[in-house]
Amino acid sequence: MASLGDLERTVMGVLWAADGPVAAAELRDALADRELALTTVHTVLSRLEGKGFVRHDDARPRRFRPTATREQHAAELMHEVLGASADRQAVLARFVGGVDPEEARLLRQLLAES
Amino acid sequence: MASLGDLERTVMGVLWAADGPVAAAELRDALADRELALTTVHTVLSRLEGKGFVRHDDARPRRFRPTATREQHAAELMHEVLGASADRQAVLARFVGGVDPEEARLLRQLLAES
DNA sequence: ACAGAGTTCTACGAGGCGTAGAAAGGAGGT
DNA sequence: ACCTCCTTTCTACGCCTCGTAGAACTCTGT
Repeated sequence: MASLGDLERTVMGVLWAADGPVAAAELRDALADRELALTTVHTVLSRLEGKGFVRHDDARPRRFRPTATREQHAAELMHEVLGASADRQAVLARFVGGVDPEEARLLRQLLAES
Repeated sequence: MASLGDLERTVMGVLWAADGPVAAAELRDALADRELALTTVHTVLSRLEGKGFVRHDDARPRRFRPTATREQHAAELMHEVLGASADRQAVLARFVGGVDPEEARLLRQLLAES
């Protein structure tokens, strides 16, 4: 899977936090602390689009939205890491060994339901 | 966490597959298909060392070994992804939703034991 | 048709990574 | 002790990604 640079990740953060499609200018404003030129935002958005992380509609100020939720993305990453291992069982064992009790309980619950 | 390039990952693959420390020349031979110069292998090993992925002893042909097992590394990565999420529960839910039945059983078992 | 905003194209500099030559270091033989 | 050969370290270069943005082009409303 394509990985993200720093600004790219930040932009995804904003898009994921938003509850609807976001225009480039809104993004620039959301990242006002970085004082980005609007074209910079556009470049980053294009690259994210190329990597399949965002799509845009064809309304006139284009509106951008993530192609997956943050949670989908994270879960996919986890599966990817797991899938890349030869010994998936050992990885799962280690993974489970490291979750805190709270999450262990949640996991048990989730697994019981399915 | 530092991420790995292509050759770096390949080298880690060899080191993880080996069951003891490995000398640079052995690595070059293990990757004979890439026809690497020995110095190239050394460069990569240095970088991996800088990133904390390998250590070497001070025997005369230096011998290199990973600082963590492949499984430790993978599990750490998974935790890292999980930890970076705002809504860990949602990520776990999605993650569990995507594991195949075989692994779900294993997970249940692992969680029951703890 | 024109102005102003939005969008795409093009580009550059920094840093990471694959790659390896050149230089330095050490170990064994004579 | 010296030479030779293998090993290790230093230095470097080209490519690619990413942050950054100017320049050029395209709409849309008036």
